[in-house]
Amino acid sequence: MLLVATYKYNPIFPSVMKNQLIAGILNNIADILELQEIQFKPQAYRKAAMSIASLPEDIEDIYKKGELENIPGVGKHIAEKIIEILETGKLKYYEKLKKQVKINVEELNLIPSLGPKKIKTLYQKLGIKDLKSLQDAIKKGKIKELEGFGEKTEQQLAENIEVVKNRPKRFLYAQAIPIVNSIIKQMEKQVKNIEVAGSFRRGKETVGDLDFLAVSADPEKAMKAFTAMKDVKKVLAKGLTKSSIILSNGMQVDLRVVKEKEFGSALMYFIGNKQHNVELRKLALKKGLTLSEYGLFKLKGKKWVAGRTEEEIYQKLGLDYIEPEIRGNMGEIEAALKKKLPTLITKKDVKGQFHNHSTWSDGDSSLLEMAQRAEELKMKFISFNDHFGPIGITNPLTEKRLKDYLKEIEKVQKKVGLKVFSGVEIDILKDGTLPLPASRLKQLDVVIASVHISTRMDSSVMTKRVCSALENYPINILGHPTDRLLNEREPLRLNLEKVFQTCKQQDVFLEINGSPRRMDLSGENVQAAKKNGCSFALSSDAHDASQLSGSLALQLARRGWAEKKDVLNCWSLPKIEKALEK
DNA sequence: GCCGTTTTCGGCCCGACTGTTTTCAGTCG
Repeated sequence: MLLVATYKYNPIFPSVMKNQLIAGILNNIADILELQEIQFKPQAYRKAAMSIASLPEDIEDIYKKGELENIPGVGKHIAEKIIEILETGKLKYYEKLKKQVKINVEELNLIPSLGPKKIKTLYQKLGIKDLKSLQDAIKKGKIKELEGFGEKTEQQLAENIEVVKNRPKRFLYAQAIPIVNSIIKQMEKQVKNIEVAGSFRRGKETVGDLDFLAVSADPEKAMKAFTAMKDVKKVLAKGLTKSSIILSNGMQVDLRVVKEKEFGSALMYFIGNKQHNVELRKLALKKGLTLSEYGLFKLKGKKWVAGRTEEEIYQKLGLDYIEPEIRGNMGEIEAALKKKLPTLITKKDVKGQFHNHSTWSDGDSSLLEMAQRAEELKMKFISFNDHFGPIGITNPLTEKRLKDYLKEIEKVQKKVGLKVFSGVEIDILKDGTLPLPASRLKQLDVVIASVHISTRMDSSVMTKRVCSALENYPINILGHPTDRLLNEREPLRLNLEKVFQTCKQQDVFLEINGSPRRMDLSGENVQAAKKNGCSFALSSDAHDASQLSGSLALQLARRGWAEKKDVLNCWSLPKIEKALEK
């Protein structure tokens, strides 16, 4: 699990969600305080940073509401610092700390095997303060002469600098799927049981590394097989219970081998997230128990209490079972204590997918091919929403072609056994109008409205644009609400809270776009929208029949605590049809 | 610096792997 991310300020979108920027500064402060060997404060800063990084809401809006101290881990002093950053763009305390240490901790901390203690020694003995001076010292062979350092440490540092330089961004969830499958296939005959854990198991939109857990009577054999898999570029660590490798694509993969009796507690530990685990361990202590990856034990005498399965551990802690997708210290532990956890939707609840493109606009499969594939996948409905609007490259429908398109959909309906909804994905223009009048839109089953052009407006203008469209047209679904592309494009500058409220008022479903590049809304956004009383429509945004089964919308809905009642795709067909009437 | 079924002070999660040591410190997850 990658637990501490370093965030870079993106100058192209200076007003977009300052959350990552602030989380980054707080993490850097924690790094410096650790270097100064100050106790406990670093943990406090890190906890606040983690909460802020995963906030669904723009921290600026929280500040405006005067609710900064409601964020877990943020108290009076950190709140004051956040306010200073928001109001002045700087933080005097942080600037002062940076001057004190004179070391580029941010840069050096990215290097694996280099922590605060070593950074400090390197600075004191050799005056190393950044990556460049570290590389110079390695070239001159000075590191290995230091006390507590040696030949291997020096060599390791040289290699790890290269690892950092070549490390790719976080991988898309969809990119990780084939890797996970390949590793399980290669390893399943070597061990008794293997499962994937980590952020992948939690269904996160992107994954930094992969974590696997296995049971084996012969750990040595298991680890040997693991480190000898195809595509292994570097072995970072190899022990009898824990090994780490880097694959040729730069992805780190960890494997932990445990005993059967420990499988549940280890799985829990390895699925995380970290903050969830920390809270569980604290809860255990309050109950006179201690929790680790080896099991749940009595504090006194260390008598074993539970550990075979996750379920029994949650039970002994007085909690309902918590699904991996919602383990993020986002209120799930409190809900589990009160028996108020949501019943998350499952694959069988999802009766079809909205938002599909065909050769009528920029898709690669015909309407019939798409519908037949949907039928093969046992869907009860499919919704066609080819582009309508001014983006030429999408081969958009025109008013004239729209008539023929609708006729063609009627023909397809007669050839297949599932319900076929007709509709468009229509552009929300710069001024908040749509390029078709309301009267025309009412003749369609499903109207999805999305922002595709003029995407760099200020938050207030963009919010007004989107809300104006929602208020003045018969829109069923707001398409990919933030318009982000993972690792590629920042979300729109948008007051999401206001958009959620408007959707609620206007009976507009928020799209959970399951396209692997979009995954929009995020799980955190879904949870926030649900708190505003919103409902959701799951979509594949498929441009090819083969993409129909690849929608990742379900896992986002689960991450966002969505239940059947919140998700249009889970309702009965008559109820869906009624809900789409405008 | 935060937080409260140990409540406004005094705690703050737990264990494996590596390298440099000869019993442990540092790092990581």
